[in-house]
Amino acid sequence: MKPRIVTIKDVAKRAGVSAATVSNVLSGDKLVRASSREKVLSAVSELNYRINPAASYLRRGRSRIIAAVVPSLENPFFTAIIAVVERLCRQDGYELIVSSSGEDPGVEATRIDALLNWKPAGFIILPCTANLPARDRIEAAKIPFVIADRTPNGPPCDLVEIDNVAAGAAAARHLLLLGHRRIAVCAPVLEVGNIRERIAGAVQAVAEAGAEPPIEVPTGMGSIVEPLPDGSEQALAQVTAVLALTNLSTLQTLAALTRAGRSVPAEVSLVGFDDYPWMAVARPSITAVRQPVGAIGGSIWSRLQDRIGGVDDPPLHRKHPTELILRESTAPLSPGGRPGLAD
Amino acid sequence: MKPRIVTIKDVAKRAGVSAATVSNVLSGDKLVRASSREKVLSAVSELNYRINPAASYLRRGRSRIIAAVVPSLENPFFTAIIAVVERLCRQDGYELIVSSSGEDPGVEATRIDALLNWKPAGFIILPCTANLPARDRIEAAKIPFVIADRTPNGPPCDLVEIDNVAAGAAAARHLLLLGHRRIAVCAPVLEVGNIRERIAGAVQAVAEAGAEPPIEVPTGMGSIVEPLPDGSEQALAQVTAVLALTNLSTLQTLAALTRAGRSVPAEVSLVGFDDYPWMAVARPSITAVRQPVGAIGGSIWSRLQDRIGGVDDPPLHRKHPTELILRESTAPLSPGGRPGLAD
DNA sequence: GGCCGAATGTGAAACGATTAACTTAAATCG
DNA sequence: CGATTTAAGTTAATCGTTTCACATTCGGCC
Repeated sequence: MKPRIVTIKDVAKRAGVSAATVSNVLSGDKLVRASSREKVLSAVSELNYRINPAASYLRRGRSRIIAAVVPSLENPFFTAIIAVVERLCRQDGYELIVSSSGEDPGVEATRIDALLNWKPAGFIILPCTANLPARDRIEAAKIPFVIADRTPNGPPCDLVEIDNVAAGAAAARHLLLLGHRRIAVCAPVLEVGNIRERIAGAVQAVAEAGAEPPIEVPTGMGSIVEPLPDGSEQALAQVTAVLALTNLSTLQTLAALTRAGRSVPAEVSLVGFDDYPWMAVARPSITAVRQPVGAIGGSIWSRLQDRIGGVDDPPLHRKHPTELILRESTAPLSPGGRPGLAD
Repeated sequence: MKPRIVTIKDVAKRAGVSAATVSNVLSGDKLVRASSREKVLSAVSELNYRINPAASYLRRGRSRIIAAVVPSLENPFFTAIIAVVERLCRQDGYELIVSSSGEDPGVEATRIDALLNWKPAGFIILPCTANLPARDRIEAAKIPFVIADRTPNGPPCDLVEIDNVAAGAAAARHLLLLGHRRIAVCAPVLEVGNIRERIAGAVQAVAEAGAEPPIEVPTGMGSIVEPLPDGSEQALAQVTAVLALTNLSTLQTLAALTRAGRSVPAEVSLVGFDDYPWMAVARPSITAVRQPVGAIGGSIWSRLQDRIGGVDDPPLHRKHPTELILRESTAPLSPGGRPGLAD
């Protein structure tokens, strides 16, 4: 009647050994005579036995789950990383539980707490702010974790991100080389660690070129149809080039420029952040800073694996280089600096 | 030394009752005197007790996990649905495990098998083909499931999708109304249930208008920089309007048209599928069929909840209406049918 | 007073896998 | 050859929660 579950004892009976031996075969901990191993393995496949992960975890005290917490599942940058990591940890026999914090530190903490109950083998966290209040609880539970994309406060920990300073500098240098001197840098929120670094890179590059420092323009977390926050639209009106520092602000800036009737790249050059397919097909196609998502995901997983395996060296801070993809949205400063606003 | 875990017994001791009573308070199954309940609850919060989900599942035989399997985490349509569902099931105290099949039916089956070990409370599956080989195993395990986006073979089951026929028809009608008569419909792979329906809708609308049937153009699963499969580029060259039936093919078509030097909408009108922010800011902005992601996610969860709650009525087939967002990429057929190819 | 039925609780046996401690059988060595 | 080590298995306890089958208490009622 009820679909009786196949347990390790059924396998043991069928193979003519004890449950302990089956467990040893499956986990590979203790050595088992080849003949018994074979009997066990064939019993496993005949009965189509599948280990009960909950029982296993209950006894072992640690599960084969990887818990990931991301700020949002609607941001393709995050989901791209998750996609990579999911593939990797599946290959190594782990399940990935993904949770999103909705960019809310409170939710983030709650989520991490909930996931802690599962005693995951490891945590992957893309924090939504520099403040990671649940950090001490993860550390107290002695669960390995790797942080990515944003640097949390507190003592150093394993961290995977891009080289933000270099990314900002490279993009700025590209614009400077094209002759631009009045440059805006924009991001939804400017008071975020990685954004500050990208800005710092741009500031440095601009300073080296002897140009005036870039204007910092917040674009808010709003949807692209909403106007930018106070003063931001006006700020954008004063520059000949814009460096968008996140994928959201790339869209927001593009929308704002369109609304203002300023043509790209004739009147304003635009460098976007993150490289998505649409940027290649848009007219004009968008010059952009590409984050190496595959490499980032790879680093996250390999580091987490090391930690799970007991590696105990000092925290590693991995900075991946970015790549500037040149396309049509950036062009040499047109003579006269700022052409008429009329189309 | 070791961070001793707080168990139900600790709570019981502190509250001066038995573990069974604590369990009853927490699960709400049996009634408990108000005074004991309070003692238990305050003990719970004082000790910061968190139930061990694995032990709970082991005993109950079913977990509070929802398993979701999607074809890809790189497709924003899927992740958008996942984002909605994740929020909803979290609200109801479930954890979501997301797995992607990489558009591979074999992987899909393996994934479902692996997730079955967790005895999830429910399954949400966006199948990668009409063939869902693991279906019988889910049914055998008597785990409620809801399918979305694509219809699987076999007897009817709970299904949430959009009204594909109406979506195709509405988009086609829009193009017909603009005067277009030679229309292409394209999708990465044409032999997929929902795509066939979208095409059917378009075919029907075209027939009603007395125009020649649309050309069916496969765009392949390739990246947007690759040329389209054999013959597809040529097919596109013969029409004045294109109806892209997935978000990938929207990008592929746009890229192909750009490569061919055909301007949108002057020479070709384009209707895209799925509505993403970039479509609003692209030049020209893209007319597109919007799938109501929020509503789809809502339906999935509410149906799954019903099933988990034991509702046992006949399978429900929910078809959500789509919305055609009019933008710049579609324009009246220019006189002369097909203007010169030069820009 | 004795008995009954609610109303509340409790003890202890599961759930399925792992593992410490132990048994046996075989191999090794002086 | 006997003592001792080693290999290969087994038994039984354990993880934390739920739940079945029983207590216990209390009011009420004949």
